[in-house]
Amino acid sequence: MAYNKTLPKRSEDLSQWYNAIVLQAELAEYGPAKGTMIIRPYGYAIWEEIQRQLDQKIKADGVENAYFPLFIPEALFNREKEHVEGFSPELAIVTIGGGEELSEKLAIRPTSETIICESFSRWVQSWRDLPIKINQWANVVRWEKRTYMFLRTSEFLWQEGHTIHATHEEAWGMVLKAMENYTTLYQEVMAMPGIVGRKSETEKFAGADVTLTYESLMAEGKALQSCTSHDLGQNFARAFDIAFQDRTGGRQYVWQTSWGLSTRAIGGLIMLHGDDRGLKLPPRIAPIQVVILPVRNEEPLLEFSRSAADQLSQAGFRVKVDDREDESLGRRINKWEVKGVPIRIEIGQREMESGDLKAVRRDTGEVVSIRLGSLVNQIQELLDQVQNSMYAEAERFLQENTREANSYQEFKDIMTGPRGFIRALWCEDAACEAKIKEETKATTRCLPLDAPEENGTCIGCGKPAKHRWYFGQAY
RNA sequence: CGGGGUGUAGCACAGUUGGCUAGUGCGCCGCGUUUGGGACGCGGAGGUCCCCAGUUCAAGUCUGGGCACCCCGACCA
Repeated sequence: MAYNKTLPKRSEDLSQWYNAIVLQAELAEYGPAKGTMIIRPYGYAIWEEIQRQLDQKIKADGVENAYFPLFIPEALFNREKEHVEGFSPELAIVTIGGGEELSEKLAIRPTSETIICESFSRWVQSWRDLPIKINQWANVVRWEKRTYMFLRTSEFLWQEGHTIHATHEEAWGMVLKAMENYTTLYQEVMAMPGIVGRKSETEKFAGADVTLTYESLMAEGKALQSCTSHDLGQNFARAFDIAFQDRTGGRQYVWQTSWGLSTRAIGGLIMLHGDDRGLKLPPRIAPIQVVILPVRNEEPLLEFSRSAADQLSQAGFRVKVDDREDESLGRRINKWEVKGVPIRIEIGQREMESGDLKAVRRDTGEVVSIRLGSLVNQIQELLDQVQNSMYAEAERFLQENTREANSYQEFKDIMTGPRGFIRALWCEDAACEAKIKEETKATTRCLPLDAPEENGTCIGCGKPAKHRWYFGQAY
């Protein structure tokens, strides 16, 4: 177990801190090929927790899990025009198999719309077959120029939902429901507040009519697109001929959605929480929620510690007793602080005799006295407090770093200063958006769904503008 | 794809005008003493010096070529 004594200060250099913490907390390490990462057990446990909780919500909506192939025949991939144009720059293609040049090249999926559509077109005949709601947990590959652990790797893990419906109204309901599930996961489990809204024409998914996004704000004021949910309209349905006969015997194309959340979520989680000492994991996502440290490696302390741990794990908590005898208490405390375990309990002679345990919150450092007799209840309460206060803290940060700009100068000043989210009127013209990006690095992040209509002028070009969009510098 | 940087033990690195058996710290293994905020002593294991070619009596060190990864920008979940 190698722990460096020094960690770059998060308060001074977030990016260096981020890289170091991913390695030191044993979340992941660099893979041998460019842009790849090895997700280590502690990091993968976070992903499994995301999977477990999100999978439940997805299934509760009547979506079924399935698995589609990694390889997509190039011709199939090329069917939907906008989709191809959007993805071809980052496509990896297999040209040789078994030592021979392939007559039909194989795209490695950057997302699975095309190959799933191919199945959908065969699965649907009648209105009775609809809706079809499929989800898959899979890896995808996007050949990124610039990569970053968890936040942008050439191969990443995700969940992608794909559904087809008889009406647009029903499909739109699915788009909203998927985003609602993500929002719940981010806010209630991962303690990551964010803004839900729709993407601009240039920022939306290649092949979608409408893209909804969950945008969260990282500590240095950059925005992270944390997941998306797309209304695909009938674009793929037409390209792949996914049609059905309705009740009156007419032939209609289906209405389609897709939505995904990736291991990028873990990157956001790391970025958003944490301090100079290391990671801070919200209790509901933490692989280990409580770590118990016997002060000395001797009986009856160990026995006592294990029985406290048993009580907690029987009550459903994720607990670990760290009784490594070759590591001093100080070293073990430090190790678990780096790994971001929400609560640690130190048990020594004093605690054993008095029955008063000492619990320390990772988020605030606050020491809380816990009576052995009410261990389970008090730990539950404490974990809830940590969860809530981590969310509140992040929410406060988001609010404090969301500013309104009413002139272009004001907008530029914010971008050269603290950054963060900027709310500003925008004309929704792509050329204007490009100009703003060029001049300030800020792109449109989203337009909240409930944004009221206003009568004003665009921040960038002065033309009439109806809505106040969120802007920010993207990751 | 542009700019910069780095490849030497698991990790971080040092290695002089080319020179003898390639080093230091951390980590790792063994034994002992330790353990209330990053313990210590003694003993030990561990090397394709990124790869290929060249110069030389001699290359970790010099030359040429290649590869890989990291960081900073443009593109992206």
